Order: sequence, then structure tokens, then C-alpha cells
Amino acid sequence: MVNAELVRAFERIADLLEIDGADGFRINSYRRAARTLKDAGEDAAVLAKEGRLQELPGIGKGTAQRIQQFLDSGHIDVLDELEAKFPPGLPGLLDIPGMGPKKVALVHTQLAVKSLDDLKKVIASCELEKLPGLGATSVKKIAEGIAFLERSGGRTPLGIALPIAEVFLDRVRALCGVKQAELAGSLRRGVETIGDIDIVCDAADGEMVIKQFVAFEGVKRVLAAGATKGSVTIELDAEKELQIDLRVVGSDSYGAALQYFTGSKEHNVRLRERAIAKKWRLNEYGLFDGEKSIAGKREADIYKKLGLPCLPPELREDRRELELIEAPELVTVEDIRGDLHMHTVASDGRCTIEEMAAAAKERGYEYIAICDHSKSSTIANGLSVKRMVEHMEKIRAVAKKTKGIAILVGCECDILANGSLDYPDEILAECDWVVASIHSALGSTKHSPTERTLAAIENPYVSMIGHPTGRLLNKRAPMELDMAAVVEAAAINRTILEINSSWQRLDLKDIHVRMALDRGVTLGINTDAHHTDQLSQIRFGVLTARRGGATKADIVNCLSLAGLRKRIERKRL
DNA sequence: GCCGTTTTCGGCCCGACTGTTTTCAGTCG
Repeated sequence: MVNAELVRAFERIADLLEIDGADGFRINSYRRAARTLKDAGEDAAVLAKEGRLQELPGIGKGTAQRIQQFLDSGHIDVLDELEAKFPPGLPGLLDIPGMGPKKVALVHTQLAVKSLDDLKKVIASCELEKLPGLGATSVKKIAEGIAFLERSGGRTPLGIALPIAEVFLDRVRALCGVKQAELAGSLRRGVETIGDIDIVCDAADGEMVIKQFVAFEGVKRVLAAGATKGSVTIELDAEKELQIDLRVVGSDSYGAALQYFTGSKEHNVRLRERAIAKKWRLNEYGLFDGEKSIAGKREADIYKKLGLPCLPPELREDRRELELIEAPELVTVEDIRGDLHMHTVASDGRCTIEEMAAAAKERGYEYIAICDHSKSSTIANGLSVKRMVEHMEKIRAVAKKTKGIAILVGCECDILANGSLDYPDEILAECDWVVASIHSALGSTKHSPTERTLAAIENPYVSMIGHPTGRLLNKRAPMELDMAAVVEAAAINRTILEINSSWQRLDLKDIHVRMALDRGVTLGINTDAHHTDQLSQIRFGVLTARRGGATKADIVNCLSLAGLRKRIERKRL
């Protein structure tokens, strides 16, 4: 898809325009176009061919023309002109906390700074603090910002951040004078990676709460400490730091503040536009008619007044959620009745069948499927046909003597480089449940990842495609998969697509979940657990499913055992 | 640059914090 390149181009145009001091709304429209393209399930090249580009929100005549020019020539005039005006390393300086477009422009024009290295030099030589509007304190902040940027290493995975955030949330809740507190920001929306941790709390004396907050054990640096806002960093590991922001408001504003700081920014803009259309004003303190507050105590009241259902945080992304007439009943962790992808000591897991079953039963599950690796996954101690036959017998024996939870015979069968499966159909037919996944030859091979996946989808014994894109967050890019084709084939063949809940994967991701649901594809939310401890990661998969708009009717492992068996049979027929 | 129950021009979200000012600009979320 050409979309990713366009996203980069439009974001760069926006950055450069900002440094250039252009009109903010024009800059914003480029950012919006970039966002739209990022979220779009369809290839911009296809949309352009069909003349449908302007159907996308935030893409008008001008942007459509620029997309067309890029498709035709690989260039965009506006970008070329801006690139000629500024050195290539300049936009990167915007990533430094404390450096905005004005300061970047200032150091460029006044001190001929072209890159991060140049900036470090003028800090060291004390030239920077002589500039108008800057002083020793600002320069110190910028220097710290550079250090933070080099340490923070981008966004933090949800799976790392959420447990930490919950510890700090509990501490805030325990503070004297705090009536209620909640996580906000991207964490509350269940975004796969987060920039920082946001906490909103309800207390009368903000200053006192903030004072205690910035003194919490583990705080590495205090970035701000005012009467309503505190901002600190904590050490993630030896090299990385993570920022935590706390906002304190009174009870009458708590709902408004929670709404406001949950975002997303784009969702909030849409909400405020709606308020303005009604001649009202919306901010973190409430919804106001003139000076009079008409909502603010509870989040739901804000949405209600604005004529909207109280939208689950996971949907607040300005992806057309404001068009919803009622809030969907999104799938919850409690709706999950079993886990259909887990490993044992037979391949590369660390627990036995009995241990996995006991832990799943403890969670209240009705069933699990044991899915160890197939023979080609040698690195994962994959099972030869002979070992697999023995393993199947073992699973059935354990299932027979285990009360209170059903144990299905499954496997995670490799999709090989040529698109064939790692086990013959006779073996697959013996399994109750078959996950087919790509683990090897992720790069370019004779058969594309799409062709291989489609072949597996069409196999009657394949119940589900495991971690379809193979991505590892911050580590490995997804395979080049034609998701539209995969989703279409899954719908036709009644093959389930997985939402792998491992926080390193989250695969399918939210926008792919939405694509699959739009085509009526059934999804499965599983942990791919290699240890009993990992069964709890189901929460991350559920968050991802919710972000895609999934209800329990869309999820195969929300079915009863009988329903599940029926669903598997329906495909095999 | 986008967009339209304020429709083809003139809007476009809003407040906190900080540092360098001497009333505010820049940054951030």
C-alpha cells in the first residue's frame, strides 16, 4: 500500500510548514489527511483510480491532487519546495520536549542549526541561551529534553505501561483528600503503544495532592508541579524513562476532565465543534452555556447533553464514532469463555497441559485448546507427525480426567514458504481446532505472504489464522499482507482471524479488526500463552477488539463449547 | 487546506504551565 508513504509525506509537510510559520489550520489539515490515510483500510492508489479519494474525511480537492501527483510522479511540489527551504534534519528537532516550531525556526535562522548535533553544539558553547526569549533555564530544559528523547526511545507498549499505571493509580487513590481517580489518555483508550501515563483525580486541594504525587517513590524527575497539574518521569529501565501526568479537578468537573484527558485529541475537537454548534463551550471543567455549567460531574452527562451515547473510550478516535446512535456493547474480558491458542512443554511452552488447564479453569474458562508448534518450527521444538500423534493422545487423556473445563486437541500448524501446511490433512482432521500461522520466510519469497495466507484460509481444516501479520511491536514490521483480500477470503471460507493478545503482537490490530468486522468475519481473541502467567494478557486482546468495535457476537471464543464446536464444523462441511 | 442545520466565505478547540516578560509567547496535551 502506498498509504504509508503518503502519511510520511503529509506529516513531513505539516512539520515543515509549522517551522515555516504557516497558518495553523492549513498545517492541521495536512495532519488530518495523514491520519485519515493511516486509518484507511483501502489503498489510496485504488481510491484514486476510482475517483473516490475525496470521500475520505479531511481529504478535499487540494490533498487529492497532491496524492494524485505523488502516485503519478513520486513527488509532491509542496514538499519539494519546503525541503529546498530547510535542511533535512530540522523537523527531527520538533521531537525534543521543549522545542516547538518557533524555537526550531529560531535556532535555524539565528544560529544556523541544521541538526540535533548542531543543537547540542550551540548548547555546549552557550550560544543558545543568548537568543531572545531563551535563558539558562530554557536551555537546561531543552538539554534535558534531548536526554529524555534519547532515553525514552519512542512509545511504550501498552503491556508494559498498563501495569505500572495501575500501581500509580492505586497510590493516587490512596492519597488523603482524593475522592476518585481514573486512568485517562491513550492508556484508557487501549492504544497499543502509549506516549505517557495520564491520571485524572477528583480532590478539593490540588496543590496538596500534586505535592504528594511528585514525591512518590520511584519518581526520577519532576517536570511540573502546579495547583492542578503535576508531571514527573519514572525509570522504566536503565536507559528509558516514562512520563506520568496527574490532573486534579473538583468533583463538579471530574467527568469533564476525565472526558477531556481521555481524548483522543481529534475526538475532542469533534466534540467541541458539536458544543459550539449548540452555542455552548466545552473544556476540561465542563460543558458551559455562557457562564453556567450544564454538565461536568459525570462523563456520561457530557455526551448525553451533546446528543450522543456515552462512547466507550476505545472508540474515541474520530473514526466516525460520533455517527453512532447508541453505544455498542463491546466485548469484555468477562465475555471470554475460553482461550484457543496456547503452548505447553511439548513444544516451546513452559507449563504442562494440566497446569495450563488448571490456570484457565481458575480464570473461569469453559474450554481451552492446546496448540503446540508443528514440525518445521524447529526452533520452537515443533512436533513431528509421530510426536504430534502421541501428543494428541496425551491431550485427550488429560481432557478425560480433568473436570470443569474442556480441553480441545489443537495445533499451531506452520504455513510453509510455498503456502502448504506443515501437517497433512489427515493429522489436521484429527484435531478439534487448527491454528495456521506463518513463522518463517517472513520476507520476500516466491509465494507472497498474502498467497500463503489465502491458501491456508481455504484449507477446510484450518479453523483460524494465528497472528496474521506477524508483527512484533517496536521490533518487527508486519508482513506485506493484502488485508482486504485476506478478510474477503476469510469471510467466504468461514475462517476465523485471530486477535493475538500478546502485548508484543496485538495482531490483528484495531483497524484490521474493524475491516474484518465490516466484512462479517468472525474473530478469536487468544493469548498464545507459553506460560500460565500469560493467560491474563487476554485483556490486551480484548482492548484491541474493542477498539475495532467488536461485540461478543463477533468473537468465536465468546461462544459456549457446543456453539464453538458447531462453528468449527460449519467450516469443515 | 477543509468544510457546510453559521453552506462557497469565513470560520476552524481550549486551558495550564513555564520562563522571560513587564503583559505574553511558546509549548504541551
